[in-house]
Amino acid sequence: MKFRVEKNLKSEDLLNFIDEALKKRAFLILNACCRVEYKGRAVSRLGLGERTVIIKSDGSFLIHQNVNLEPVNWQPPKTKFKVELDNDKVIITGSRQKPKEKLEVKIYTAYVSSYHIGTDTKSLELAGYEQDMVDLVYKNPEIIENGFRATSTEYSTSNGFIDILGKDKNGNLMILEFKSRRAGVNAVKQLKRYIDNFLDHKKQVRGLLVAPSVTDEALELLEKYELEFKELEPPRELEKDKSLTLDFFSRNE
Amino acid sequence: MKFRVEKNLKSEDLLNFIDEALKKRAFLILNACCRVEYKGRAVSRLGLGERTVIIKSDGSFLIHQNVNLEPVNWQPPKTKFKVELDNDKVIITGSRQKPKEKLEVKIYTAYVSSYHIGTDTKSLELAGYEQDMVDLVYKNPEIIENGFRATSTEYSTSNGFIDILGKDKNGNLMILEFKSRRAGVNAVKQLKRYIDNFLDHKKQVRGLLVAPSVTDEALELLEKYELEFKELEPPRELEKDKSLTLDFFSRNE
DNA sequence: CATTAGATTTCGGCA
DNA sequence: TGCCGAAGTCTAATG
Repeated sequence: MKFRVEKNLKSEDLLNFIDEALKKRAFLILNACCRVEYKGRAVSRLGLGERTVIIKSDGSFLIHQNVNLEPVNWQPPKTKFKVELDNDKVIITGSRQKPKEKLEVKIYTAYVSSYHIGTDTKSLELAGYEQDMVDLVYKNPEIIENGFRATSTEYSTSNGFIDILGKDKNGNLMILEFKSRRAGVNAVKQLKRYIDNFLDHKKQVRGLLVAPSVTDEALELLEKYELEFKELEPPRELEKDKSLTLDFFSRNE
Repeated sequence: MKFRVEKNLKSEDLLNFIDEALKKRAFLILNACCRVEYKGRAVSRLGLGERTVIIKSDGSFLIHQNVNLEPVNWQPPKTKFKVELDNDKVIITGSRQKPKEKLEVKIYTAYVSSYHIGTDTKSLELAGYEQDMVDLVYKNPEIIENGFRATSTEYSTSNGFIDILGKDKNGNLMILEFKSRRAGVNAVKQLKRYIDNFLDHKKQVRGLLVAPSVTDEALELLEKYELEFKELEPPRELEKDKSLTLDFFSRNE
């Protein structure tokens, strides 16, 4: 993860810092004394106080006070930002069309300014469990194919973590990407990015998408990239969930 | 504002850092590679990835990915925390009773760790709510139509509370239902339920949906039920602007 | 303390 | 793109 952290930036430096973060589409966090104004779906004003300002890489804009789960002011993804200096104070303006709205933060003092660029390819699994499939295959590699051996899990690359890295019976490197539900083109693209990390590998590298099913588009892309698909249902977790839940509840009593 | 920032803390130091922040009831922010598990109202799992973990002074617990306004996992205020070392990895567990739930973050690498203790006494001033519309009409009934008089607000029925009950210039009972945004079919259905409470009324009962706009489906339903629509924008002024008294109090920040 | 309605709801799915 | 419905909704107000 790349990051930069600065303390007590002066206005001009803060302006440049924020500009840099926005340009890099980083995840920006400011601890600052500020005023906030919002106009759009409603109108609101927040007087001087110390808050945490966050701008995400997708243009989400959040201002958090010290209390409450919800941000006191915010703007959804795809917000467009403008940063400027006004009377030696940095003003961040987030604008959106449809609905037309604007969120303005006037920064009086910035205590901690930081941004980072992180990789996070995993999405939340509420029902199906990718991890269970990975565990299952890691413990029972023969499920994939005869002679397959899993060598490592969560292998780190610049494009994220490879679920399982292994070798087939001929010693060829195998990269396995798991999906607990019907896999789409995104899953194939992800797998392709992992493969690209091993382009200079001596031996052949096989990419394998493991999922209960794939969309037609994904299948086409797999063929184009010369990647493979292995059908595998996620293990039925009902029993396990029940025991885990019971365990959790009984533990705290 | 008091704060402390550390980069690339080792597990043991991270553990102490978090402990310190919790003890001081500070606002804690971690940029870390982690796994997340939640059990309670639902069950969820989030594989390895780089995220931003936040613990507020009131015990709010948020885990943000690089995208989306909403946290991917969270726990409301008053969450109780436990921090421990497991296999050289820091695990933060946030627990709550009622509902019984638990959020667990396993930290593999902490890039930036920071906490701060800030002062923020101001609360949000907000305008543009449904209530503002109701207040406006109650004080200025002529907005609705010539001769309209508002007789009561929050009139209780078996189907809920009627926003405004009044009479038109001919003495017909009028039921007003307010929406601060574009009204849909649900708003019309609700108005219809209120009307049904007065089916045995001697005089004619007029149902009026008051909103900035309506969907086409809602308009159709209004016609079907023989109800009316009155276009009205919610007032977009803060109390501060309207009231001299409030202005006086808020002047000394 | 339980219930309820409103929200700058957000978010995903589907037409 | 727009509308509908769900959400671990959250939050403030009210009985």
